[in-house]
Amino acid sequence: MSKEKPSIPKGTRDFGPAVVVKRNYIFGAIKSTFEKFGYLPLETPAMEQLSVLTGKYGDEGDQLIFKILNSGDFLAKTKPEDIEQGSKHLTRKISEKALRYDLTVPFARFVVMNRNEITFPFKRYQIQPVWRADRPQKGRYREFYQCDADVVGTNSLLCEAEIVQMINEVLTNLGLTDFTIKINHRGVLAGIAEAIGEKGKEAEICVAIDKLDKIGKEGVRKELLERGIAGEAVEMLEPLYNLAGTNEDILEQLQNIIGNTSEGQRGLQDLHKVWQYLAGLNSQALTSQNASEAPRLQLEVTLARGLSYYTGCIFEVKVNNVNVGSISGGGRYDNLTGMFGMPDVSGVGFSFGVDRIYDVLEELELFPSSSQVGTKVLIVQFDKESEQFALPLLQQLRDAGVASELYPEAAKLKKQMSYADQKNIPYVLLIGSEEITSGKPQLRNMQTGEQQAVAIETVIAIIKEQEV
RNA sequence: GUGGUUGUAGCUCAGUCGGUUAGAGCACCAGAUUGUGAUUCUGGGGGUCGUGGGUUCGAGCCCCAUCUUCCACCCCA
Repeated sequence: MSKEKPSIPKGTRDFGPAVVVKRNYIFGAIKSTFEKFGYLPLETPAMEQLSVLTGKYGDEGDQLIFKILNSGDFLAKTKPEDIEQGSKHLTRKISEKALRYDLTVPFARFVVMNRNEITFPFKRYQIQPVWRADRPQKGRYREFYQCDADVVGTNSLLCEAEIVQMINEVLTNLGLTDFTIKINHRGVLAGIAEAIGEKGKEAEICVAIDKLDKIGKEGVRKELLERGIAGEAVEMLEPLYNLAGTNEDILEQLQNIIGNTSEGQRGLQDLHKVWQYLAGLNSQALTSQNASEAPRLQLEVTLARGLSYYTGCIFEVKVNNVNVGSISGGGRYDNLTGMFGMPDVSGVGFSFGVDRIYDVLEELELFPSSSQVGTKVLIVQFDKESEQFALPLLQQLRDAGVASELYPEAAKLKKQMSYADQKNIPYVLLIGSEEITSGKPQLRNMQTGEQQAVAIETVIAIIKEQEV
């Protein structure tokens, strides 16, 4: 036996029973909405071929992929020269598999591999852990769950509208009342870049203006210049920071700025279409539901999500007045399956971050008590005879659907009662010699301390009544 | 990957200038109470001070390395 202290890898967590119960509550809310919108579950392996994952998330993303060392003699395929060529080259020689980095790429891989069996449009949801070799900090872990819903095989912007609807429904069902669904479009960003004469530099521009609410106008200006954007171009961006009014107003103002660029035009048309669909759906996201009386859906020109594969609409969800990062995000990607040799399949999807939603619900105290599950009755035994007497009662309780347990040994009463107390079991059933004689066990309410001798049928009735 | 931060009992944390035997609260165990938890009282167990080196007559405290925690970048759920 080793006497070293056990530990778990950095950025990973154990989930105790109370936490798992609450997490399952969130998963349940998400699943039921996904299924209501016609999405069906999919699961893929924790590990993928490394070649499936590399190159999909940009250079920085590649660095964050957890690689799996080849089993057996992982040096078998290497030569001394391979080491000299550096770690990037060597990685391919000693690692062929890796842990999945997100759920979207494995989904694309699945679609390509099963293209002949799938009927399009194909809608799936997937709730599984993903792994990133990131440096952990608040709300960021190396192993965390994503809850993705994607649809591939259609360009219809109805999908985008339904994503807004699903986000609104899930978060509302979880009890959140004040959150903002930010939407933007890659075309709008490209159009902006073109309109200010820096066509093709939208990546640099995006990274900078995405930080507007974090580092302010001056910070963005500085960063843009550092990233090689011309001075007059930076000035031409100024009006964008001050876009005001309703979403419709902003769309109109944008039309004036970028309407004559082809990409900008595409973006604006898409956004208009999304709004039309939502209006048709009577979407609550368009009406004033938040404390600020602003609609939940907000066109946010400065929203620029990093992932390199988004091409159309992009989303991000922020809970107002709670200090966590975004709890959901997504967008349209036109050519994800193209990387696997299957061109012209457009997809759109988004993801909930369960760990962050958990933190939000915890902070706002929104977990309902009904999300607490557990034993309702503990039968306390005194000796072999009372254990024997308890067995059929235990089964009767369970047959009636009452979560119940019999303390498995005739420990001291104090010990058995403490057990019930600490497991928050609301009722205890005591079975001693008197109760065996009368046939009526003592039912003790652990909250009030009241106790009465009743028949087992009455016990069941009392507990059932409490559940309502 | 860059810069900083943290680690002392199961948990939350004290610990003076480097000086004798490292403390508290909570938790745990036992008793007060032989058929009753949570409350009260009494007693008890529990520590290689993250780990490995170094400086020193002497290190929980100073130095180096490493792991861990949290934070800011980069990026992201």
